[in-house]
Amino acid sequence: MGREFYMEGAVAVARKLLGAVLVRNSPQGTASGVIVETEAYAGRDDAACHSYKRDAPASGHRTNVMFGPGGVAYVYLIYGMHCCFNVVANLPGLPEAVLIRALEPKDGIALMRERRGVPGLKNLCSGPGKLCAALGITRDLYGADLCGGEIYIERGEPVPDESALSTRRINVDYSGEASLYPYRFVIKDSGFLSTRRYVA
DNA sequence: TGACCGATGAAT
DNA sequence: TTCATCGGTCAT
Repeated sequence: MGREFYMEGAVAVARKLLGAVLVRNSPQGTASGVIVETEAYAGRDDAACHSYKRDAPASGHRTNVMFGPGGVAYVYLIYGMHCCFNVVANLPGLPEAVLIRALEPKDGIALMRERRGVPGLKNLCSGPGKLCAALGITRDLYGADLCGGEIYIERGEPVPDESALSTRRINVDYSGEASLYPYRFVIKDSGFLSTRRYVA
């Protein structure tokens, strides 16, 4: 996917990413999956977003990469043990991102099972931490260009509106009213989602 | 320098 | 529903 794909708001990018294919190339091999669940984090005005009310790129701050151009990876560590993979969206100065929450495994399934240590398929990439483990995504990929070779996103089958659904986001209750925004996008009938919580 | 806590996952 | 686990963040 070209750079221009990422140069609009996180909400639009989150919706557009449904059905696209996240590909990860590493020395151990290639692993990929169809994106079936995303969440938009809409910058300075979104109380759930890591860049909420953040003015300028504070040097050394984990959100720095969000202030640059879209189409790069924002990877961070959560709960001291899991990585989360985000796609930076929008133009420089508009710090927005899309969290990739679940994939339908496609290529490299044996490699993903090995990395995760589980035999199944439905539970292989059904959560933000799980898919990072399955694809071998660590903070080494912080700031990685998604138009490069290590990790990138391919156009997939378009997902029509009748197959998509938006819901409130998962585990952002601390953000008050923002926790109610319909910024989570899922492929309605996918069997590979992280959870069915809040699904209408 | 230190206290607090989380865009989770797995077990119970 | 509980808890493991620890780096990032921000207040001193």
